[in-house]
Amino acid sequence: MTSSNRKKQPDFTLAGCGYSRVLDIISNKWTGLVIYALENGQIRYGEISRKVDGISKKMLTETLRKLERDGIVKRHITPVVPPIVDYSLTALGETLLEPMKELRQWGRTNYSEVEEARANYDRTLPERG
Amino acid sequence: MTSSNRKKQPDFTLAGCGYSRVLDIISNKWTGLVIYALENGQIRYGEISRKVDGISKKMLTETLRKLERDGIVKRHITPVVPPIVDYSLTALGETLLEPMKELRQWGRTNYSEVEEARANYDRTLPERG
DNA sequence: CTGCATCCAGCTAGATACTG
DNA sequence: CAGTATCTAGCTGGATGCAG
Repeated sequence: MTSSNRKKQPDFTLAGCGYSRVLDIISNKWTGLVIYALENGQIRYGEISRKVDGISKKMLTETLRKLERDGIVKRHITPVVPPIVDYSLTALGETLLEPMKELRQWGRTNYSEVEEARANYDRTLPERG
Repeated sequence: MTSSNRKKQPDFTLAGCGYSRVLDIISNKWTGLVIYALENGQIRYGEISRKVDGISKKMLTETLRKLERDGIVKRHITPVVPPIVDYSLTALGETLLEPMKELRQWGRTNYSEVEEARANYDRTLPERG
């Protein structure tokens, strides 16, 4: 029971909603960031680790494994000592990158507005009730 | 300390990545589904509850509050007894809906391929190490 | 360098019961 | 109808140490 334990299916697979499927793939804390780290092509484990600042080895490995299992990421090992391991997006992964880029762009464009909304909401909170 | 408790910032706000901002908004279990429930315009609390099957009242309310605070969702109360409360997307929410729709579409289009990849990965797992 | 195992604090969300 | 409150099991991810 090490890495072979099969993650239980999350139960938010609402009928017919592709979004839940996508969430199942990209919603955890680091996955999106890791995918972005791969957007410019093949990159080494250590490089990703540096690019996705703050991620632990545990989470990086887990995230990469999951994405590999999902067919989003390819893993290539050069069997030297010490080993060289490169990761890159698969063709499927590339297609996923597109809508994710738009989401990122939305964040860049609209985050200040969200922040304003939050500040405003917090200011006027007492009026609710 | 009811709804006024300020959620602590998640620490995955990696510099300059709009995606982390978006995740901060939509990555939790139900948020995306709730937003989709609003995609056809004004809808009542109970309607959302039925549309997003499986969501508890607690999570629905929390999700709605958060989205309201983020400026994504508008809340409209008709003060009758029993009360009528409608929710709808704000203009900002509508702009967010677009990239989310593409993500959903990606899921619809590619989920079978992901499933295949998973099955295949699980079959060939022993070869790793 | 790349990656796995273990331990654990904290958050998430489900169940349940109560209110205006 | 539309919430609010509480209690808690279980998952998530961080820290640390070991290994090929």
